[in-house]
Parts: sequence; structure tokens; C-alpha cells
Amino acid sequence: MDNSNTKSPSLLGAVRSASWSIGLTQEELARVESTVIERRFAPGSLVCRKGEPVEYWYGVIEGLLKLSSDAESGKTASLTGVPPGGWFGEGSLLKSEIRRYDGVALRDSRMALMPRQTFLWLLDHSISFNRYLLTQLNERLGQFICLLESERLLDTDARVARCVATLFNPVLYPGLSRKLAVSQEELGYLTGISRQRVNRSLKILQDAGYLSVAYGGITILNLDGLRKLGS
Amino acid sequence: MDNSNTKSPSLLGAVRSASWSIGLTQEELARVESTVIERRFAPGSLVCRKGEPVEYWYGVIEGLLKLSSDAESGKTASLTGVPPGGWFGEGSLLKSEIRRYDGVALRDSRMALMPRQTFLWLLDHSISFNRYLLTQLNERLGQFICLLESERLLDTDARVARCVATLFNPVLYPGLSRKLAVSQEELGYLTGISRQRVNRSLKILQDAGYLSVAYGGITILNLDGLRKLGS
DNA sequence: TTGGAATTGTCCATTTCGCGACAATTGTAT
DNA sequence: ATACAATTGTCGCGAAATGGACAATTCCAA
Repeated sequence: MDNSNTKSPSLLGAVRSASWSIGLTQEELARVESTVIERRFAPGSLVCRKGEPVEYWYGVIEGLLKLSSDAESGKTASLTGVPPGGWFGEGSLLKSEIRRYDGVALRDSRMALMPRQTFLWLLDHSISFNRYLLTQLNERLGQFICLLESERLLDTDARVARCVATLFNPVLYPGLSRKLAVSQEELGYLTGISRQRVNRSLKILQDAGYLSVAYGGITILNLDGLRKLGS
Repeated sequence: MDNSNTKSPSLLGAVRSASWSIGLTQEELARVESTVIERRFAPGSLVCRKGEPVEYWYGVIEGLLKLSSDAESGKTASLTGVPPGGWFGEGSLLKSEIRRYDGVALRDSRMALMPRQTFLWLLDHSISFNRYLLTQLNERLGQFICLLESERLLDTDARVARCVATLFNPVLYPGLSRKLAVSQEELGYLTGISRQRVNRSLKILQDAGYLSVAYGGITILNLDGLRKLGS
């Protein structure tokens, strides 16, 4: 159930291959590389917590995590999953506000942490970094609008389909395998639908040939089909 | 039921007082002013249509419109309302894709249209315009994430409350009156809840003193209370 | 002033989902 | 190999929203 990229990537490798780093000058890149640090997180542990001051911009080197928010009612809502190659937290950094949701490791994960100061320095110095952020925010906005639209217009099965497809956004998360090691309960949190109902939807989507269901996760067979379902 | 600003603002006045124009140079502003045009729209008419190529960046000078999306199933979902002072469409312009949702005038509205070429020119020339866009996209992203979070975590009444509060975002839509001339059916589209259920929620919120319900719309009495409801 | 259109308030039947429960299955650590 | 934990598959009940229907109200224009 592992990703197919068996080679475990280094911190600097992850930084250099990140899509936001290709437009940086040598000087800028050097500054990034000298300040970014790596940290490991066990499954279930909190990478960052709602309400904390925002100290870092986070990148997933290896593993998988989710951004989620809990209510005092006990309910939990996962907003999105972040696979390797994904970076998050720029929103709160830009607004210089406290963090608005939790980051939770779903598996053993290695994270790259860029200090806020470096992030803001890039923001002030690099035009290409600005352009990257613009693209990233725009893409994420599109993702959430699409999600909301689905919630309003589509039936439950199609919502599950789109939500799964969302996790494979090629702009936000480049070069991802087709396997997603996520439990159906977690998919329930991601979609906002009960586990039992997700289970039924997955079976329907499997019968229709869009994906295949296995014990610890699912495999996407027809990504484009999932996206377009019910639209 | 009109806004309290009785003076009808001019096109150039709207441009010059827009929050994205204050950082522009004389030259940049001149280029904007010589290319931006004005157009009027009757209630119910389409300002822009899903699927069209994106030719303009739109600003609301006067009136009110909604961004929405219809499904072939006949359902309709309003994504957000845009009051005077609000600008939209930058997402599709940045991606140079076809338009992803309809813009519909809810009342007689006067719109400012900035040609795509001018928009892209600003994007390439003005740092402050880039920064504005970053802020705008970030704010909008926050808005939609908040909306999605509400949908997952909160009960129906609180969702209606937050959705209404969303329409008064001071960053996206500065200087707005407390009256919102929108039918309950429209609020249903905006919240993704049936008109009948919205009706009940509004009455509850009114009894709790957060707003007051009148024939053609509502008046906000406690904006901060609406925002924080159920959190 | 009056008629018609839009909007609101309320009823109810139907649909759908959430949630608790529990057995069956699969994976993992000892 | 075996026990234990995590996950999946499936029921059924109760709660809640949807959507149709229709009367009452309000607004607007002739």
C-alpha cells in the first residue's frame, strides 16, 4: 500500500523539486535551504494545531496528512488531504493570524518546515514566488468552490467521487500515485458523509469501474471520470 | 430597501476608490481608466455565463449580483453574492480558462468591466496589484473554507447565520450597509438549504435578536454574533 | 384604487441520511 | 501460529430535510 516511489526523498531534494523553488535565484534558494528544517510525525500526531501562532510554512516530504477542524460538539470535519509534494499554511501566514485548523498526520510523515521569516522574505523578494502563491491560492480556491458546488448540486455518490478526485489535483499535488491509503472512516470525514454511506458510494463507484476498493484504501482507475461524474 | 449611499457613483469614482487601485502609479491608473468600461444589467440578466471565454474582470459599481452554477438536474447553487465594491473573475483570468459559473444580476446593477488585457498587464507590472490579488484570493479562500467547515460541523440554523454573515465580509466588500435586499428563496440558493427551512431559521435568528426579517430582505443587527454562532 | 406578481408562512408526505450496533474480514505484532 | 486491533459490510430505527401545495401577505404598476 506504499507509494511506488520507493526512494525516500531528502529534505533538500524535496525543496529543490518543489514547484515554487524552480524560479528562485541561487541566493534565494540558498537562504531557503539554510533555514528550512525537517521533522517527523507519527500517525495521529498533530503537525500544527488550531489556535496556535503560525511559525512555519509546511511541506509534505513523505507521508500523508489532513487539514481538519473539530467542533466542541465532537464532530470533526476534514477539509482536505495533503499528499507528498503539497505545501500548506500560506493562507494564515499571509494574514498573520492564528492557525485556523489542525494538521494531522495520517501516517508516518516527514515534513519540511520553512520559518515564517523566510517565507515572508521570499514574498518580498521573489516575483516568481509571488506568482506561485497566486497560482496555488487560486487552485485551492477552485478546489473548494468545486467542493461546495458539489455539495449543493450533486447527489451523494457524485460528491464522494469528486471529493476523492480532489485529492489528486495535479497542480497542487504533482506526481502522485493512484493509490490512496485512507480508511473509509477518514473518507467520511473528508466528504462530510457518514462512513456507512461512504461505504455504499464506494461500492457503487467500484461497480461503475471508476476505482477499486481494498482493505486499507482505494485505487483510482478513472480520475477524469470521477471528476466529471454528475456534471 | 435601497442602500443608504444615495449618491450614484461614477465609473471612474468606483475605480479610483477600489482598494486595488490605491497602490497604482499614475501611468498604471491612466491605462486602467482608459480601458475600463461600464455596463448596466437588469434584474435577472446574466452578467457573464458559465462556459464563455473570459474577457473581463468585473466590479460592481451599484446593485447586487450573485455567482451561481446550475446543474442539468435543474438545481441551482449560488456560490456567493457580490455587493457594490466587490470585484470578481480574477480566478478564471489567472488560469486563462473558460468561465466556471454564471454571474446574475439580482437587481438593476451597474458593472465596471476591465478588459483581460489590462488585467494581465497590471499583473505583470504592478507589485501592489499582485499583492492585492494575493490578499483577495486568500480572503475568498478563507470564506469558502469557512463555509465548507460550517456545512460539516454546524446545525442548519448556524449555517444560515454564517452564510448571511459571509455576505458582509469587510475585506472583500468594504463599506456596506446592514440591509440585504434578497428573497428567502435566494438565501436558500446561497445556503444550499430549502426555502422553507431557511424561513424557519430566519425566524429563529430574528427571535434571538441577530437580524430582522422584512418583506424583500433582511437587516443585520448583530454581525459578530452571527459569525460566532455555534462555534 | 385595483389587479396581478412576487414573496412569505405553514402544512404534510416522502425521502434520505446519520447513528448505533454487531458480525465478518483483514492486517499486524508478539 | 495466534491473539488483538483496525477496518469493512450491513441492518434498522429515529431524526431531519426536501419538495409540493396553497393560502396569506406585500409590493408595484396600470
